[in-house]
Amino acid sequence: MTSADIRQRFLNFFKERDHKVLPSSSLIPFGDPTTLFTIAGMVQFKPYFLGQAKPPYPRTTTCQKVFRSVDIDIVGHDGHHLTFFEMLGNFSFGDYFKEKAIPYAWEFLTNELNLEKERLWAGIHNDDDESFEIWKKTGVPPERIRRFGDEYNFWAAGPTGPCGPDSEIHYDWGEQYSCGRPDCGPNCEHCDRFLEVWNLVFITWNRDQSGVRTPLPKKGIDTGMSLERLTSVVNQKRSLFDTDPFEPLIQHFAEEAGKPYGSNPETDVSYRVLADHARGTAMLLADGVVPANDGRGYVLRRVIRRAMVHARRLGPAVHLSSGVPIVARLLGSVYAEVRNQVDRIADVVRSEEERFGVALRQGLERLQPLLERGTLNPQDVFYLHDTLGFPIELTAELAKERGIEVDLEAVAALMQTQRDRSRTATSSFTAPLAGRASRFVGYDRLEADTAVTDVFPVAGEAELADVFLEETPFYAERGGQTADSGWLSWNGTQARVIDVQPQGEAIRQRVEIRPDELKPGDRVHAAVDQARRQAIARHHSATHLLHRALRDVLGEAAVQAGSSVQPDYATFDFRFPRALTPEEIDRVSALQNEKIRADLVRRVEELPLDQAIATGAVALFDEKYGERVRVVSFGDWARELCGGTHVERSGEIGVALISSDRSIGAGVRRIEMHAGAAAERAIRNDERVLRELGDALRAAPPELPARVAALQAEVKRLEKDAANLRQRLAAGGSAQLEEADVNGVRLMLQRVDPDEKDLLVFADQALNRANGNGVAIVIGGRNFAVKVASPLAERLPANDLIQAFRQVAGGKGGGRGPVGQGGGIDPNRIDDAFKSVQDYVRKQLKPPPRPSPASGEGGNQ
RNA sequence: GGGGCGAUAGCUCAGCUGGCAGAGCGCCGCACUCGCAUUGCGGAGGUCGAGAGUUCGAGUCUCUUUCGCUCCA
Repeated sequence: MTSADIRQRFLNFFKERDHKVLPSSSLIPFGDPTTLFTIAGMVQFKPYFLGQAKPPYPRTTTCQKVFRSVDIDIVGHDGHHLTFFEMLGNFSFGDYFKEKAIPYAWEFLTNELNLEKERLWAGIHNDDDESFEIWKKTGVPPERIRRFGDEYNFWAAGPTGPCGPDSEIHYDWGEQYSCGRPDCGPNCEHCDRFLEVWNLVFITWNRDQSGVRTPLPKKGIDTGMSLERLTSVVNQKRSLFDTDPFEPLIQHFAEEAGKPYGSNPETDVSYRVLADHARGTAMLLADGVVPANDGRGYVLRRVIRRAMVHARRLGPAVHLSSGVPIVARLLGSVYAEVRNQVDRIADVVRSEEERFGVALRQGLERLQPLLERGTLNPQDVFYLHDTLGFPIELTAELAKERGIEVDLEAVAALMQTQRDRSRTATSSFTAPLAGRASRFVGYDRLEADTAVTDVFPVAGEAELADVFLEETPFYAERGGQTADSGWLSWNGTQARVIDVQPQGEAIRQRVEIRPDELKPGDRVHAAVDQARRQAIARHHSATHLLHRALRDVLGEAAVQAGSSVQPDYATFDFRFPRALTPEEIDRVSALQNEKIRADLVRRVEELPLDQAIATGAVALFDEKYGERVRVVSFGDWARELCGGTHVERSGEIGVALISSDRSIGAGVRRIEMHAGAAAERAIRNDERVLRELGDALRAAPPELPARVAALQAEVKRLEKDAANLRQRLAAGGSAQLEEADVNGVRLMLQRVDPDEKDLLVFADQALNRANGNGVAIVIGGRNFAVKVASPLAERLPANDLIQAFRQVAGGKGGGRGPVGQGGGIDPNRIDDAFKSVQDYVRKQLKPPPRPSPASGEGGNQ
C-alpha cells in the first residue's frame, strides 16, 4: 500500500465519521512568533484548544505538513528520524473524547489497514484508569497496556494552558529486534523493537501559573501519526527510507553518485540525509521560507548546507537541487505549492550551492596551511566554522585524511559558550500570557472607554508596564503594519502607549507607567495618535496599490513575501529573480499613482477564505482555514486579504514614490516607498538638493549630469598638469635648493610650496642628482620629509637624521629605513637645523675613533 | 537579538609593529609573428565603504555607522 493510499484512507475514514477534512496549513505557523515551524497537526487549531477562538467545526481531520529541526543532526544516521514529514490527525473540540478516540484509532489500524492486532501495544498515563478500561473494552489485552509517567504520556502546550494525559499506540516489530531484557516493551531505552506509531492526546485540564489544574468545560482530542512511519509499518519496512516517499529520491542520488544504496554504511547515511533534506528544503521553500542568517531562514540554510556536505562526500556529480523536481513529483499532487514553484525552488537551492561553494573555497584556503603545519587546535576549527561557515565535520574529515587529530570535545565546548552567550543575551524577553481575548475596535474608532483586564511588569523596566484591555482601539503590530501609539488616561492621569503587540488572541499595550498605577477593573480612556495612524494607513493602502501594480507590470509571479508599513515609509518584499529595470520601476510607479489619482473607494468585506480566493483576492501565507477573512479592495482593481487599517479613498494617499529596489536574499527583492506627506518631504528634499547643486554649478537641473562629467574631466586634467608641473619644478628648481658637501655626501635642502603634500616626490627628484650618494630634506610649510640614498641608509637612518633636524627646528616626526616625514617645525629655524644635520652626518661618517684615550672628539650627543 | 570576520584597481586579493598604495588576472598600446597563441616592453585604471577621533602624519590605531559573509539564539 502506498503512502498516498494510506493518506487517502485516513482522511476518508474520519470523513465518514463526520470529521471535516481540512487542508494542511503552511509550515510557517500563523501569528505565533514563539514557534518557528508547524511541528504538529494541532498547530493550526491551537486557538481552539486554548479557548481563544470558537472552532468552526466540532471535529476535523488533516494531513498536516510538519517540520522539526531538533533532530537535524541525527537524520540519516538511523532509519526513522526525519525533518519534514506528514502528520495524520483527527481533532475534537469539545465534541467526543477518549471513549471514541481510542476505538477510532484501533479500528483504523486493525480494520482499515489490517495491522496484526497482536503487534499493537498501548501506552497510557499512570493515573489514567479511564483509558485503561477503554483499551481493554476495545480489545487490547491488559498485558499489552503499559502505564508510564509524565515523561512519556503527558502532554502540555506550555507551562500554563491546556494539558492532559495521552495514550500512544506502539507497533511491535517482533522479538528478534529485542534487547532481550525482561522488562523490554514500549518505550524501551535499549532497543528499537517497539515503534511509537500514534499519539492520542486527551486535553483535559487548564493549568494556571501556580500549577493548579482545573478541568476544562470542553475536553478535546488531538491525535498525531506520522504518515511515513505508518507507511513503513504497513509495508513491513524497518527503515522509512525503504518506502515509497523516499525510494525515488535515494535512487536518484545513487544514480548521480554512481554507487548503489546499501553498498556501504557510510555513504548510505549520506543518501538518507539527501533524501530527507531534499524534501524538507523543497517544502520549506514552497511555503515561502528563504535562506537567511536568522530565524526560519537560518534553519533552512543549515539543512541545505548539511545536505551539501553529504552530496560532496558522494561525489562532484551529486547535487541537492536535482532532487527538487523529484520531491515535486512525489508530493506535488497533494501540495500544489511545491509543484507550482519547482523551478524557483531549484534556482534558490542552486544559488545556495554556489554560495556554499564560496564558503568552502575560503575555508579550504585557511585550512590548507594549518594542515600542512601538522596540528589543528580547537580554536582554529571553531574559527573556520563560526566565522567562515566551514563545516566542522568536513574539517575533521580532511584532518583525518592527513592523520591529524581534532579535539572535537574542545570544539563542542567552544560552541557551548557561544550558545550560552546568545541565550543570556535574549533571555530578557519574557511575555506574560493573558488568557482573555481583547476586542479590537480600532477599525471604526480611534478612541474607547474600557476596562483594564491585566497588568504585568516588564522585566528590567521599572517605569513600564504591559496593560491588557477589554476592548482596544490600538492596532497591534501584525501583517507588517507597525503598531499604533497613543495614550491611556484615567482620573486626570495620562500615560503614553509606546508599543502594541498581539499575544495570542489578546492585545498587549506597553505603557509608560509603573505596574502599580493601574489594576484590573480600572476604567481608562484609550486614544490612538490619529495623525500617525493616518500616515500609516496611507502607506499601507499605497502598499496594496504597489503590489497590484507590480503584478500588472511584471506578471503574477511577483508575489508578496513580506512588508513593513511605517508612518514615514513602507518596504515591500516580493519574489522576483532579478533587479527591476528603470523603465519597469517607472511603469509601476506611474500605474500606482494613476490609481491614487483615480480616487478609488476602499471596500472591506468579511468572507470565508475559499470564497475570498474565488473572487480573486490575493491571498498570502498566513491565513487560517475555515475562518472568515477580511478582504480589502480599492475599486475593482486591488483586492487583497488584509487585517490592516486603510484610507477610505485612494486619493488620500496623495502621492507614492519608489525610492529604491534592492535584493535582500535569493530571489527576493525589497522596494522602499514613501507616501503622502513623507513622499512630499522626499520630493522637496531632492528639489532642494538639485537647486543648491544648480546654483553652485550654474546649470539648470537637466544639464547637471553633463556639467558634473565635464567638471570631473577638467579636474582630472588639471591635477595631471599640476603634477607634471611639480615634477618639472623639482627637477630644475635649484633656486630653492641649498646644498652642502659633507665627506663626499651631498646634503640637499629644498623648500617647496607650503601646501605641497607629496614631499617625498621632490626628495626623489633631488636624490636623482646625487648619483646615489646623497641625503635630501624637503620642506613644505611646517612639514618636512627626509630621504637617504639607499647605499647610505644603513649608516644614516632617516629617523636619526630627522631627530637631529627636529632638535633644532622643533616639531615631531619619524621614519624607517631610508624615508621619514615629520611636521610642526619652526620655519625660521630651518637653516640652523640643516646645519645640525650636517654636523650629525659629519660625525657619523667619520671613521670610528681609534681606541686611543687621547682622541679629542667625544661621542657625546 | 548576541558574537566572529570582512569592505583597497574591472575581478581575486596582498599591504608586517602608523611613514612613497601594490601583485596576479583582465583592459589598451607597442615590439616579436604570415596570422593566432605565447613572450617582452609600456600605459590607463583608486573618494583604501562612510563619518568622527588620536597623531607631525591613518589603508593601518580608537569610536560611530552602512553593507556583506558567518555562527549561535
